[in-house]
Amino acid sequence: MGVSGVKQIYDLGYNPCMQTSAEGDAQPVHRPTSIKDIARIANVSSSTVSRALQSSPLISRETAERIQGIAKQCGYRASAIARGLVTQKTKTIGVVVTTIADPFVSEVVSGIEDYGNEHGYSVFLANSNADPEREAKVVHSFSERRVEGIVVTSSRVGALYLPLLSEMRVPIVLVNNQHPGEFVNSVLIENVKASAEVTNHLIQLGHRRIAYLGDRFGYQSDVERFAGYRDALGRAGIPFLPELVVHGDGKCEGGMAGVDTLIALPQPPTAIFCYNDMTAFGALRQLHLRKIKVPEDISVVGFDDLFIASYMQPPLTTLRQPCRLMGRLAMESLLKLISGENSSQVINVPAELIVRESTAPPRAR
Amino acid sequence: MGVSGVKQIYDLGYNPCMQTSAEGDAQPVHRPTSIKDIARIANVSSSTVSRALQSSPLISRETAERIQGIAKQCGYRASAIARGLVTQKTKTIGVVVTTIADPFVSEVVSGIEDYGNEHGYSVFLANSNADPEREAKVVHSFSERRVEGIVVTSSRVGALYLPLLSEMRVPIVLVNNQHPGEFVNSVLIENVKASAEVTNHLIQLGHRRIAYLGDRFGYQSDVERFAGYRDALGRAGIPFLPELVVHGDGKCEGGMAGVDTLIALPQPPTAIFCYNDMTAFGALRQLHLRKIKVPEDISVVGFDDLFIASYMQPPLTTLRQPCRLMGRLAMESLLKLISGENSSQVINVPAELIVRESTAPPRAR
DNA sequence: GTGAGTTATGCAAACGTGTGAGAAAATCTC
DNA sequence: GAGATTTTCTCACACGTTTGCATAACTCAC
Repeated sequence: MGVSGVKQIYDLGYNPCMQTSAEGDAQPVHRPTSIKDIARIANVSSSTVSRALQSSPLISRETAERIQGIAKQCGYRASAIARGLVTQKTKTIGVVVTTIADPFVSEVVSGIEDYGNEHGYSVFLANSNADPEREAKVVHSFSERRVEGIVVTSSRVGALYLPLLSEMRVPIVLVNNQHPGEFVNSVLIENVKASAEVTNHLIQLGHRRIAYLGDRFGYQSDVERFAGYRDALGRAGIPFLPELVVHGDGKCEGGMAGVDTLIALPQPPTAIFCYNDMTAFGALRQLHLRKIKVPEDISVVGFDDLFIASYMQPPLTTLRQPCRLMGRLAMESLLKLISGENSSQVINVPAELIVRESTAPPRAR
Repeated sequence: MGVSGVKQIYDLGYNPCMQTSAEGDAQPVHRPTSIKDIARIANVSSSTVSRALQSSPLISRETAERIQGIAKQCGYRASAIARGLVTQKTKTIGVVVTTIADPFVSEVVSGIEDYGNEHGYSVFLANSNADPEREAKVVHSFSERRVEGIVVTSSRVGALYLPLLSEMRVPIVLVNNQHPGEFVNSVLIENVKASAEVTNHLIQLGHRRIAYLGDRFGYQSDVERFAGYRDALGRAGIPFLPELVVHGDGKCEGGMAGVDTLIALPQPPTAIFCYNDMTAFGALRQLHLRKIKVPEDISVVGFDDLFIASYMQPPLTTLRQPCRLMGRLAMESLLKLISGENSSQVINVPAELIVRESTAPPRAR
């Protein structure tokens, strides 16, 4: 066969069906079958139908089954809208992310959606594109839709959520919040511990001139990762050299630029600890362009363990964030809050050091 | 400063406020302020409030402004639920994806959400994990939530949507549908043309033994990309050799395995056209492990142009799919269908050949 | 001052579901 | 067979909006 074979063409468009309504006039809107329709068919009241579909013990088994049969035959779908209005429970939550196109974020969201789905919750997704104004707008929209809770990942405007609490009275869980200040309901990676661990890894390999290639200045996880780096240096008795700290942008481009700054130093570092994998990818690329060999000439480590890290050349030594798990934990915490458990908590998730081939002892002088 | 500094602790938990209701009994549920509340405060009827908030011309400017002021002061948020019930418009759409953790998918979703957001639509996101049963369940849930439309990306169960149309009467747009058969409302990458183009690129470089490392057998885009490859070979008068075609899984692992099969051939290929970038990443890795140099010994091309493709070693020659744009186009098409334009259409999006450093003329024999 | 026309507001009925209270029917108890 | 109890179903209201229609207030011409 091939592409030139005969193709089936299905029309999945919405052809508004022009039904003639009871009043005899053309009725362009299509109403899905409601609980009243089946009530009429089954010759019972609508409340009986409602209860039958919930298999309420108040209804005899046979009528319940009869009604369920009719409902199925009519392709009846209960309106979650109407139900939400009366029960005041929408079974929806909102997820606001900087951008879903970020691999770290999409993994987290995947975990959130999975766990939510298992518990009957649907998720609204919205990108803020790191724009505080849009973030506010998005949360406003969630609020109107009466979501029962909100998860925010990597927000840079965490403080925004303070006034929102009193307005909305909706539980909020933050994942890797980037705003200084610690919120009670959040899932956080153990940045300090993890970056101390990876710095120690480099120290044990024999490195003394270890650079830190950070994110934009002031973001919380950057601050924490830097703190861990500096702690580890201090503990090992290695002097901290400010010139070995440069700031990128959390993306490949920042990694490339940062590397150029570092290798231009009179005494370049023998190892670079990058804020995240993306930065490390940029660093690896730039080092290759400058004909500097990794790990022979210089060691590089990242942070995140994006799936692609093990396919880089060389495969990247990095700290694994269990993104998916973090998403699940956030959702689990949120559902607890929704169900009324006043279990305000900060969940600290450990990162795991994954040693691959981008780190090695420094070249002997 | 540092991590040991004093931290502010904000409590974002939901502390159900125990208001004493009018009946004098404890009322654990918190009701957000409704239109009636402001009606009472403003000393007007609720319909006036409703109209004032929509800035209807039926209301005098001064009362409208007065009411709007009160509403803002009360932190009033109109219930989209109640509005949806009466207007029969929810301003929501559903997006079902195999998994949001796939970089291609998340880019598409990003485009969908952007365009939707610009037009006041919120998006429900659901992973199907390529499980037809779950996909059906998810669509059922969307149906109950009365979404106005659905976008499905990379579905492998496209045929499932046929019966759904008649049940739900909701417009559906498919992006890169993987099921054979062409749907009227879909956004498709021009697979045949693009893969012929990249095959020609390899042929022009002088390659004659060009391998195709595909996805699982039978997926639509695999079929089409293979067709383009074969067409190009035929047009150039190069005999098609079945042994140069192997199937992977669309992921890195499949690329690694596929490469091993190909290089074990008595006459290995001098170039490999991979079904997608992920497959190509796996291929690059495996070739490196086998000490085969790219592009000197063998050329490799991918398909997708994931952001990371340009950071691979060597940077990958590939076909760029404008994922984000495709998402926007899908959403645009969907909104047209929702608004009643019976513009059933197939949108074909061209892929762009991006030549980087993983392709070169074959080594002279 | 009366009627017509305009403007601003209120009334009430929907939308589709859930649910407490009550009514009818069936069953049991003595 | 009358009352008590249990089972099964219906009535009616609520949820928070929107919106057609009625109505009240005001303006204006005569």
